[in-house]
Amino acid sequence: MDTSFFEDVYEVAKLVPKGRVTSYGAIANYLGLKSSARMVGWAMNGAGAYPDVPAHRVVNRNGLLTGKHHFQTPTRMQELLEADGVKVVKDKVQDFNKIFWDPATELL
DNA sequence: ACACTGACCACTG
DNA sequence: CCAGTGGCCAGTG
Repeated sequence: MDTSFFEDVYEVAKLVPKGRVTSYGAIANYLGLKSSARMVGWAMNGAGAYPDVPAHRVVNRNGLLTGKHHFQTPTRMQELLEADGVKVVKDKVQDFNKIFWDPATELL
């Protein structure tokens, strides 16, 4: 599928280092689709078909696991994050400000 | 072809 | 501080 926009999102998601997380808006901003954060999230909806795409490392700008409900199981996302060394409490990433990984900033 | 929806974000009141 | 609204792109009925 020539889903250029989708693949860009997947590539950025794959570039997220272990133990780090990014936000939909950050990816959208990096791709120049600043206001299309919704599309990023929606694009991740198809990420399930891509095992290399760590959708669990992508959360909303609040560090909240908004997309956890789209995983195989609602707890899958948190488990994956904790497996990466990311603390998650109440569906929210702890120290989000510290482990936040912005492609537009880190991935110059 | 039209309208609605979606794992969001930022602004305004 | 909380609530409401607009905007963005793509897919589906």
